[in-house]
Amino acid sequence: MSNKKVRVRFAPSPTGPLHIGGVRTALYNYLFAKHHGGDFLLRIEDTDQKRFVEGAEEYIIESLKWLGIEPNEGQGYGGNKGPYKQSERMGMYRQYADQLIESGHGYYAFDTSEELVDIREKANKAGVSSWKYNHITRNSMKNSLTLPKDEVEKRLQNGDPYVIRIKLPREEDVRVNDTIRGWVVVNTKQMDDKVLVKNDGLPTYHLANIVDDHLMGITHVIRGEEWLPSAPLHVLLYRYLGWEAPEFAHLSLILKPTGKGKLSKRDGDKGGFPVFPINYTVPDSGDILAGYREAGYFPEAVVNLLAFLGWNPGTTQEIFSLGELINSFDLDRVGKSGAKFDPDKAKWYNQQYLRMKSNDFLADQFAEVLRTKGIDVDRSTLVKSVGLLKERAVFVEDMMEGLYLFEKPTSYDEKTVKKKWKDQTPGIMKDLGDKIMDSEPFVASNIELIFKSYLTDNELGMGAVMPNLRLLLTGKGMGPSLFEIIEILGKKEMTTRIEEGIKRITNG
RNA sequence: GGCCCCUUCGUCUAGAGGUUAGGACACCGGGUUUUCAUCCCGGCAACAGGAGUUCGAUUCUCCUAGGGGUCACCA
Repeated sequence: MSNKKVRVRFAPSPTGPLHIGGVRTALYNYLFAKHHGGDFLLRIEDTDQKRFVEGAEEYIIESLKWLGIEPNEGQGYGGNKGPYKQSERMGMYRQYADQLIESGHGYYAFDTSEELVDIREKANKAGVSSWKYNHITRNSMKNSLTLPKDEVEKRLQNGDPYVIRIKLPREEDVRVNDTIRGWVVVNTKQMDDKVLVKNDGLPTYHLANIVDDHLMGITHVIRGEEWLPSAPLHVLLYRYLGWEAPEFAHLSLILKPTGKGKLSKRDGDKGGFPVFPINYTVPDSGDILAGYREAGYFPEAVVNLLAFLGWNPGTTQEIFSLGELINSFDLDRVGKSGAKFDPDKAKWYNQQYLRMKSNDFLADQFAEVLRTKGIDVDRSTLVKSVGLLKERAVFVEDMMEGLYLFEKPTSYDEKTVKKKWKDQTPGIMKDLGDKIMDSEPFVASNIELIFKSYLTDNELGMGAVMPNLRLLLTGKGMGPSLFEIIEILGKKEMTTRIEEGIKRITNG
């Protein structure tokens, strides 16, 4: 590693929503950059206009923003190495392709897509599984290596469509030093003469990414494993262009929770967990792909769980703030093998973060949820309630279970009624209610005292009284401390609920 | 199929020649609790297989198997 300032990039193509594998790649880039005091840039790779999807770029930026892993340079963030969108850099690539042709490392090819499809089909029928445009086959194709020079000139001048391909050596081991995997060696005889410039004059990913990374001063390329097979090609491109290559680190993929294969968007609805950072509305169908944000996850939890999918600090600490991650993260503790996504662990992370949140913060969030259901609760009640409810929730929305703190029960748990409700219960409840009314101050600890002395005085057991009182007050057979609930409800509400409840249960 | 990558409990992983192979999630017990949840305590459970190298391999090498990725004028 040189002493140059670290500069890494996240370079998604705006073809749709960013899936969490991509988010993790962005996160690792971000953490690596921050850990080394470097730059994290965002570059949009939209050289293929056919695949452009409206809104995808905005989606990417909003996702990173929500997660708090924003670039400090790049598309939407400014910087002096722009533009950061490849479609706005179109004039910058051709000269390098020309340079390659001049140095003998590239050539024009006039074969049409149809011809190539055709030849591949024929090869397939003949038993060749993957036909390559390579050092052997290029000799029988229409290109500037086989065609007479004046013919090539003529075609070029006529404006005949052509592509520019890289000319690979016949047989040469290309070595890629991957930071995570070590040396990866591929022989050029296994590779093909990839297209660098398409017939529409635009560069392919291979050319554009090398040129951009070089021009933008990228020092480390941290990307998904799906790029590993083409890494040797990129190494060659740097060499032929006379540039120093950045260091490469290929991240293993995130796999499906069950079964095999990499995580795809369909796994989400099957497994009941989001695969995307935030909701995404598919432009054509209007379908919504679920996101972590809308599912109720905290961004810190998502960052934390994603960081641990392939990386670990070597200690037993599992809860890391973003700052702690920046501090601890480095590529040498990133694993080589693919990790199956574990929805249970994801929930666990959220639960951990929910517990750490202040009641004040949770009250804000919960108020939001309540508002969407048309419920308005005063602040102090809300804060108290949240303190009571948070221990039993994974998501803020789970606290809706405690709706009875704000609204009278609409029904009474049948199982509890059947099991606990006896003929003498109404009398006991009324009596008990009256006693509790005398509690001064009207707080949980005091209510508990009175409640217990009532039991002793009347020689009653907890099990015979408590569930019934809970039933009257909340309609449920279980829940958090009843004394706390009573405190929150207040005297008046408690009394009316006891009265109404007795009526409804006895008549129902 | 060719090429490349990977392989420790069900899952995420620690381990970098000698460990009772550790932690977390999940699961199962026990305790606390009016109850549920929390919490505490405990349990279950792994080095894919085979050859080497070595006094000794989870750890190093090779092979096999399995898994994954990639083979476009897409990224």
